[in-house]
Amino acid sequence: MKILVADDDLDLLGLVAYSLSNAGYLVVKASDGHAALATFDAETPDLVVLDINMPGTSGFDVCTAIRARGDVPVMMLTARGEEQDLVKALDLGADDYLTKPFSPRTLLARVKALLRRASADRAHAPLSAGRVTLDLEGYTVRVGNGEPISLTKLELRLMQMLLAQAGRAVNSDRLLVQVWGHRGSGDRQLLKQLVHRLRHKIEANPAVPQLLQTAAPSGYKLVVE
Amino acid sequence: MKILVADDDLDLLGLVAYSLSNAGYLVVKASDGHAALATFDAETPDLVVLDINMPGTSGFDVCTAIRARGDVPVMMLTARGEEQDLVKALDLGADDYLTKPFSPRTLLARVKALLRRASADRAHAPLSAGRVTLDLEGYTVRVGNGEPISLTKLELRLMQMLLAQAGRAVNSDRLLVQVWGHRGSGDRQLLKQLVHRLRHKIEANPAVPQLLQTAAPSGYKLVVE
DNA sequence: CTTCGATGTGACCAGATTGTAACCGGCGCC
DNA sequence: GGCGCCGGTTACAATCTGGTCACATCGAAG
Repeated sequence: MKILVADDDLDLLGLVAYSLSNAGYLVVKASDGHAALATFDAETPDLVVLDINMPGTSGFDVCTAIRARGDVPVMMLTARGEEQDLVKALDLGADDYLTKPFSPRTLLARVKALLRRASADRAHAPLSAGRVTLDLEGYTVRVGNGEPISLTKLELRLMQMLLAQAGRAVNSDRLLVQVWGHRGSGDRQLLKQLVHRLRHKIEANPAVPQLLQTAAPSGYKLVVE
Repeated sequence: MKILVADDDLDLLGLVAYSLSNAGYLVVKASDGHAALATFDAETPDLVVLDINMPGTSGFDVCTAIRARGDVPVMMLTARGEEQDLVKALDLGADDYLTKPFSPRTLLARVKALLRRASADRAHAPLSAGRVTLDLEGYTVRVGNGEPISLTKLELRLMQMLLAQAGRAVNSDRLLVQVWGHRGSGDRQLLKQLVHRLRHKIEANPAVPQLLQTAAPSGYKLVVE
């Protein structure tokens, strides 16, 4: 599990990072909002701990941007008594918050709860639908009773996103953001290629896709069963 | 949205219930743990607000029981400074907690956040009026019991605008701005074409439109019966 | 360093979608 | 009638989009 911690207070940043890595999490740090976003895109963490009060790009801005990219859980850190901030943070889509000062133990419990909830959500959207089964750890798909087909990282991500909405069309822009992060936004060629490559792996006849179908206009869908 | 509130402190129960129903939620109340569980089963609420300290069946027990039944979001209420309780509650699968005393506004914000998270990908409600149904994501219309007809982006936009005012005439200039933005403003030919193309898709006899009718002196309307 | 798979980038084609222009016919009006 | 306005229609051009190919780049493994 990878956790991104962003705080401009280096003492606190260090403390939080220490507590978390001590508990077995992989921690990446950022000391301002801009760096936090860059690191987020580069590292794709499973959870983000975010201080609200940061110079430049504030925690609010970072939270908004992260929400636009997906549903990674976000925990906000705030000074005591800033109830306005809390309300705003939660409205922006933060999942939880902690009021400073807080004990490492509380932090760990909340982080654990958030991660469990996130993984429960993921389990809620099962990794198989109809005759398509995705093995996230083995990087493979199985279609019907066929042999498992090994996928690359990006192919797996794409399948995962499509599978989560199996049968329904998913917008290209959304796929771009979900698979590549904000970098890919707007670049349809990336998606075009990935779909092409994926079809050659999983379709009996890639020219007439049965599974990974194009959904006019500007989207794809996974047809299961 | 239905919310179950369980608390043995009747004042607080009333206050919470009042705040929530004031915000438009449907509230069901329970004043002890046992009643909470019974009500939960009877009412199948979308969210549960649960006081930890209740005589008999405690909030912990209720939470555990609810978790066994499904993944309805649970918010726990606890007295200040009972950090042990928090940790335990979150470990039992509670999704969030509030420390008493709390302001109604905070409560609302947190409830809102939980509900949003829970229903992140619900709300696929297709837009419909009379015998016309528009599927915004699938880019299709259905007229009566006919086959879904696939639409292009602009056609969908136009249908959406007309459907929103179903039965009433909509001014051409307004449609132009709504479909094309300010670029299209003033260019009647654009709209003329689009209407023409749309009629050929959805009308049995495009020369005698039954659905997408011309409305004098300068507009169109969708007749849905 | 070389090799290889994975990924990014640019180019091209075909078909769908959309924009533009021209023409037709009805209508009210002077 | 002649005129202009309006909406409908036809035809065609411009643009967009997705599929495909070829090749560049990158990073890990050998």
